[in-house]
Amino acid sequence: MSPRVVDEETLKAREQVILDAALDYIRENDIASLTVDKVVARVPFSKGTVYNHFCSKEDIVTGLCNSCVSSLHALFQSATRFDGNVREKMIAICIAYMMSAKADTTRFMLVITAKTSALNQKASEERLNEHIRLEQQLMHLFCSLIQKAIEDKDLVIPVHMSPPQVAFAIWSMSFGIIALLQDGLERCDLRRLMEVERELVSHCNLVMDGLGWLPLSQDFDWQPCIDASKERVSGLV
Amino acid sequence: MSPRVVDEETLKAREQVILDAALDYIRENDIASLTVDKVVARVPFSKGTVYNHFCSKEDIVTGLCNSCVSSLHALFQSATRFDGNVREKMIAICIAYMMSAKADTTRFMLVITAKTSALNQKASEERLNEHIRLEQQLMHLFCSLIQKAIEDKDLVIPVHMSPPQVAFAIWSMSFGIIALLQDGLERCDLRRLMEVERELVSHCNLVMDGLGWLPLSQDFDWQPCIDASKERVSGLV
DNA sequence: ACCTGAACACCGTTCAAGT
DNA sequence: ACCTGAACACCGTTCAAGT
Repeated sequence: MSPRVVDEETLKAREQVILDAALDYIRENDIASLTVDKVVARVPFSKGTVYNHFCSKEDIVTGLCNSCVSSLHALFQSATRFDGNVREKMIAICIAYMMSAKADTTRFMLVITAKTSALNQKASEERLNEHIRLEQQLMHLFCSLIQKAIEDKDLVIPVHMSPPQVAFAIWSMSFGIIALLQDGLERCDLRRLMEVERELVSHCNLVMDGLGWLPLSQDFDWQPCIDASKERVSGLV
Repeated sequence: MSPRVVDEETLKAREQVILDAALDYIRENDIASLTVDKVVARVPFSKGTVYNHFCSKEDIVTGLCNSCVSSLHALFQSATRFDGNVREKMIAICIAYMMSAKADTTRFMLVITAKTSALNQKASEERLNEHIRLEQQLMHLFCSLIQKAIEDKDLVIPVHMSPPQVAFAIWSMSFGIIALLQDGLERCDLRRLMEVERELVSHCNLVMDGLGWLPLSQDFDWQPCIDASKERVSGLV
């Protein structure tokens, strides 16, 4: 432990000020045109200090991504408290996912950005490890739900699949839908025909029906769960 | 039509030389460090000429993406000629997708890159329209297959879904798996547990089982189709 | 009509000087 | 011990001059 004049809390707070400034800029403009100078201009201290906290521009963006994944985890955790069967809880998570995406497109897209190699190559080791930790946390939440479904006798996973694989099936599918529908380009036929909300719920049901996860989509009225989740999340985000 | 001293073919060839140089650089290094100067250094003409062909660095990368999507379409088209039921043809496409990804990670990741807003914002209108056209072409190929499955009485799509939605379900799922497993970071638990090949086939089957697409995964031996497709594609890519 | 590359504006990163 | 911002190296893009 090295001696510090500036205490940990001030440091942590300043880091947040930098992240907030970067997020504000991206909201008002776009991520492509973000520069360190533009962050510095919105912050009450100098370039050198910003570089004391973040080793590169990409490190700042990765920091933002981590904050988004962390929020997502909190949101998903609260979704699992939906009072119903496990399949409903999973739907509740999907709804939370799409609601948060609708409420804040900027932060939603940031999570996708974290996956691009350009960022991975320039972010600090420390920040990348944090990203991995947060990713595992999210994965663990999914796996716990799947474990519970198995215990409740709602789900028998195929012999060739493990719980993480089932979790990954639902996660990657959601991620894919959002990645492909991320930009609101109206010129594109695909994006005119598809609607994130509808596709997300529908594909989530397809995968769970494919797994034979009870109750099957046609044997249950999911609308109350969907409506309640939308209601609940709209108060949170 | 404006009069030209340099004919169309020379122009087209030179465009390809620029794209090849950029791809070579990315292969040898990485996309994050690509600069126009580095492309110019690998090409027998000047910066100004490069800018005569591409309006920005991002335009060059989008050009590369388009070339990748175009190759993918050709590959998928050849996969649909697999001699079997439509569900097998769909599996054959998935196999072709994963094989091409394994054979050339660089080009595969480029397709994902095209979806990031940083590129969309700086590429030329012309190049983006081309991207949309190629995307539609790919979508159309999927939709034709689904139509054929319906005609063959193998598939009855749910009343709340359209053929493009079913096509999008399979496409976005594949895309999501590849996006999340794209970088070979061994540090990450998720990527240690998952294997693109296995997940892609397995999730593809989950979605199609969920749709009740005949024959269901447990009622048929898919291995011959998988093996034959791998064999066939390995000769192509 | 087309190509060239010097020139310009801007960006990420560093580090000597200051407090 | 920490902060500052001038300085540096580099990058994307343009455009006057040349052929």
